[in-house]
Amino acid sequence: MAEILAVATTEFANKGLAGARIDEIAAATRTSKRMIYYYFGSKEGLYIAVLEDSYRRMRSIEAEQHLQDLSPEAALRRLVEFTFDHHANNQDYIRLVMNENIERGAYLAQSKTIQELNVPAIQAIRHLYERGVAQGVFRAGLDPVDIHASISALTFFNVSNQHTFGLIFKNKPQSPKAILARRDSIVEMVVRFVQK
Amino acid sequence: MAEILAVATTEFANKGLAGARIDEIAAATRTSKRMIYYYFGSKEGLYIAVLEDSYRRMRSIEAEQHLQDLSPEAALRRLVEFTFDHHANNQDYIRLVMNENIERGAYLAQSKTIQELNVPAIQAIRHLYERGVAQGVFRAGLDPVDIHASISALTFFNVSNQHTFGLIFKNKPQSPKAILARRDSIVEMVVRFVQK
DNA sequence: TTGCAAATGAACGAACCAGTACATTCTCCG
DNA sequence: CGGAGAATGTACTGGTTCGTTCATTTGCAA
Repeated sequence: MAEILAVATTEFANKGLAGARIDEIAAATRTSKRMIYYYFGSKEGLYIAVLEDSYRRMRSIEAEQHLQDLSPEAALRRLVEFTFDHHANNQDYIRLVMNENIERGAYLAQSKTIQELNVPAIQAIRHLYERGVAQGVFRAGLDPVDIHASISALTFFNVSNQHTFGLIFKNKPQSPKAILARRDSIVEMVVRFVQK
Repeated sequence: MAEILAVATTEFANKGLAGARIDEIAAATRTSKRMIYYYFGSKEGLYIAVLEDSYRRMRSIEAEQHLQDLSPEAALRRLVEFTFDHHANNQDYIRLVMNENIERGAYLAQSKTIQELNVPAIQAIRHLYERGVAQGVFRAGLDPVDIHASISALTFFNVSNQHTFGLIFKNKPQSPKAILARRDSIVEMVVRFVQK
């Protein structure tokens, strides 16, 4: 069953919900199509299971940061860097989210568990931000959700739109150096936004 | 033919390449499926035509700004505001680009004309930025392409990920006030990034 | 061992869907 | 008018794909 989920994750991430093929998923597994329906009921059932599993895995990793020990600015830098790397290293997840937005969030809406997922992320930012304001290094009046949106936007887009955006550079695949430069730039942008 | 393109744009934007149905497009037109194949040859041919048409329309609108008359900072603000609004008002285009990234840019790569599209956008930023540096209001050493990436990321994500990101707020659809606040925040972020 | 539910295999069905065959009509120029 | 090419309507096909049917096996508890 874990094998089915793993294979299905790749398939859905690569082709989307409509493009994915149950037969292909079955073929790449040591089980059969019959089993997929036995466990997941339908293509959509499998898709939702994949979504939930993916979100869960992402959350469990995110939770393990220790930002309290750092100064507000250092903590913010680390948070952005971590988010950037996390997105870059989990492109299947990014593609699933893209696909779910193509579907207008119809399947995510059916999953209660997933919806609470962003809460801890917001809390982490709120803490860090309020510490910064208290220490006088961050300006007051900002909204943690808004900051979270900007961080997500900058790091998510970097992966999600790499193919259309990359065409500006005559098909050169992203060099490691370019990726690091982009990362630094994003960190700088977020830090400058909250600084006094 | 223009009618086919219009209908196909909506269909591809809504369902993606794999999810779109030629029969549905034909049904929503005053012509027939036969005609679609007569003019566009295949489903993919129609898809590429839709992509090119969409990109062309976006470019023609973008070109009509007069940023030279403004101070560098005012010009930058206007550019970001315009991009934000432009994305918010052309959600079909956003969805087509999302879909094309799901397809890893395979179809965009086939279209030479589209690939030069981002050049003018970069040029506009470069001009404005260099003016700002010359006047001493912007810091030196930044990359116009990088700035463009950040502006695109922030404004694109705001539309593209509205469904998954919106779930944080218990299904409240984006209020006009919230949209404006987000817009202001993005402008501020970009301006602060380039300022000394 | 017996019995029952969970698990599995092989093949099939029925709908769906991109693309086509064939015939017909329109348009417009000479 | 005549004719050639463009445009169009109708009905069909062949392959694909989700999901099911029916029969069988495995695991495990009493």
